[in-house]
Amino acid sequence: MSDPSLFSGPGAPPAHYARVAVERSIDLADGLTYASDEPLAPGDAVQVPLGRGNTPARGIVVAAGGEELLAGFDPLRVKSIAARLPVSLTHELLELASWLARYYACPVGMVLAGMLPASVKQGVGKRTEIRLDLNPDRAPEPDLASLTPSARKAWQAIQANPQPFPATRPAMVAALALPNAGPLNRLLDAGLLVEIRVQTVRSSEELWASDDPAPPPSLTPGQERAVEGIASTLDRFAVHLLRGVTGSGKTEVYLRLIDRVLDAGRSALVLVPEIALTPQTARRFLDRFGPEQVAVMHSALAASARHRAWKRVREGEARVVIGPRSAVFAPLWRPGLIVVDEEHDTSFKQDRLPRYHARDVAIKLAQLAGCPAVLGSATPSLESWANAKRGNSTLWELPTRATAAKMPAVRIVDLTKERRARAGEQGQRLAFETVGPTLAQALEQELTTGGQAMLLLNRRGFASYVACPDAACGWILGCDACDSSMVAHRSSRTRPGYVRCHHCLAEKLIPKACPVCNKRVIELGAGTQRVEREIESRFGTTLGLIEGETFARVDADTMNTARDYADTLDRFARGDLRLLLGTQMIAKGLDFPGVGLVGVLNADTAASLPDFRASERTYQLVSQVAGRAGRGERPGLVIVQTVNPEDPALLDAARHDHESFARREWTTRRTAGLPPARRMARIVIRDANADTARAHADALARALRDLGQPDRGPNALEIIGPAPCVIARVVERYRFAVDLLAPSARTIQDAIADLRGRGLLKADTTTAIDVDPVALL
DNA sequence: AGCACGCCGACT
DNA sequence: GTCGGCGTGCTC
Repeated sequence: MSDPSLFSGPGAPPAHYARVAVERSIDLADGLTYASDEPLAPGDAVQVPLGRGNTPARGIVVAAGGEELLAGFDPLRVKSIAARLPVSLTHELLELASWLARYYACPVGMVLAGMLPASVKQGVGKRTEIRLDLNPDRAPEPDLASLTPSARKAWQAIQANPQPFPATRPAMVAALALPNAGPLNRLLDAGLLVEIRVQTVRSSEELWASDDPAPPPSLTPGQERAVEGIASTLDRFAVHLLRGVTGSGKTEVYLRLIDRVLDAGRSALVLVPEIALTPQTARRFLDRFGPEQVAVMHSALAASARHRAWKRVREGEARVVIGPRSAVFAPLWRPGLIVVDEEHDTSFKQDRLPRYHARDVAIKLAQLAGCPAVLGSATPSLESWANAKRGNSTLWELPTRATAAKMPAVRIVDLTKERRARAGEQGQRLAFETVGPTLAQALEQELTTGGQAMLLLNRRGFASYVACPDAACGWILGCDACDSSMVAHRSSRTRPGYVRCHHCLAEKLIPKACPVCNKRVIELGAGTQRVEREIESRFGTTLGLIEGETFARVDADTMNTARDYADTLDRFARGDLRLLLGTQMIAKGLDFPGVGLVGVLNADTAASLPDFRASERTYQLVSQVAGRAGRGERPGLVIVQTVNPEDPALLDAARHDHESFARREWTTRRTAGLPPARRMARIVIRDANADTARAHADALARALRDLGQPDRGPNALEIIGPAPCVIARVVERYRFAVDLLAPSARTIQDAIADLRGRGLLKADTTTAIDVDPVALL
């Protein structure tokens, strides 16, 4: 037992070394080795000199120790750590990071960089608060006579009410009803009080529970079974799939489980889709567990509030964390339960580096922490459904709504038939209408009897295309920088429109005439903006629908901030708004008892995408939006307009039959060898030059195929492509994709690791590696 | 990812 | 003759 400090006098070699994962795209799993004069621990955030210019770079210590860390490295090249930052990651997060780096083929430093919110790293809102406290060393019999009269009065007030200590000057002035801080300063001078400095994070945003929270409802038999079943695994890793129809009370199951986790002295994490984290959602957790125990990690939170929430979690003060995708990296103190609500939601997949899926990361985290993960959804992803069937997780069912409400009736309406019937009636070509007669009639019925309605259209803008009316010409207005058509928008009612590319956000004015044959252009396809205008002109007077007053359009163009969105939902909840027209933004998780009618204007937009999950998207979208109807006492009606009324995915959604949908879709995927029957990774090569992109993609595919040669057995790796991406050019870059498919994730991991290890593959600006991709565009 | 070092065109 | 284009390769 020798004390290392005895040997480390001036000039002695430093006793401590650390491996640091630097916030750069350096593809070294073990980090860079630095010397340190103080001992460090894995997880500590540090600042280190990097490169020839010794530019300061942030990093996280991944290993700490003595000289053994120098093995095989020139000691003269080792630099010293510049500073230690007042932040550290938990050991679970460190392990999680190294798993993420391997699984998603991303440098560890970048993974770790993404785990700490920027506000935490920069210390936004951090301040040293000066508080006053009773001086513990004060004289037992203070000389009160030497004090000014006001200070003496203040001291007497303190004796009578010593409760507020320690507190800031303004807080004490208020608590003791003093005119100002002068008397306190006198007491300080007299040695009766002392100043103490406390590090705090200031934040103006506070969360409040309801004034009068509803008592916890009693559980249905289904909820009871799920709670007891899942609770029996609270002491170990297990995955549970909670499949419950919309309104079946999945949240109550989470709340009951969290109660038990807190009782056991552990923490709980609840992940929700990006858009679902409305104040209403957060409030249920705040009401049940109290604002001091809950941390909301909202992406719209101000930087200081984010920092504060992170700190409260890190210090074990907040034991219930609720947030979107990125909250999976919250520094939980002793995780005891991880919940992923609406687990099928695609916003859990991050589309930039690291390209992780929060649901899958959550399961890995549960495994590392030795606690259960609960995946909840009315329409589970085929991946999660297949895992339950394989026995990797336990399925719990909530087949009925928790309240007396019945599931809504769903009517599928054939758009082609409706148009033909109306054309026959009027004997001529009709004006473009997106609300068909069946839906129009239902809307009138609903609104005149005091109900509310929601209309869903999965397209923003005014018109989907600007085109030449002559089919023989076939000109469509496209983006100059991308291989995609531009979407027409209207800036105001009177001004002419402009078009925007939804990929690169370029804009231009709509030309009057076709540049090829000079005919006057037409605008095809409807977006929410056009429907808004149609509703005003058709129902403005008859049903009193006026945009902004009695109905609102909810899409990415009108909802600029989270505040806009929350305000609009509040107005709808109060009944000021009678109708919401919107994109997917209104399809998810909203609970408004007054909504009797939901209309899907065009169920085919998702189905027409060139993606093997198109059918699953259609099923989920229609089921989810249908779940918004009839949550109160009145029965709900859902009208789905489509040109494919026989589509089995729609029929399953209409019957609320997930099992039927999943079985059929599984057969299709298995036959085609697609996920989840096999695992997949996609590598996309981008380059300004199409030939260069193609050549790089070819070389990559060849290297991958060479790997695949030795194993032609059941674990064989199949390489597909390269093929141009569906949108072959985005922002002036040509894109080619190489797909990897294999029966096990391991086979794909090994192939990627092999190429990465030989320097043939790395994630950078020209190469995107997407493991378990969810969108193939 | 940054950032420095490298080898080829239009300027004082 | 030099300033500077961004191609390539390294970072303890």
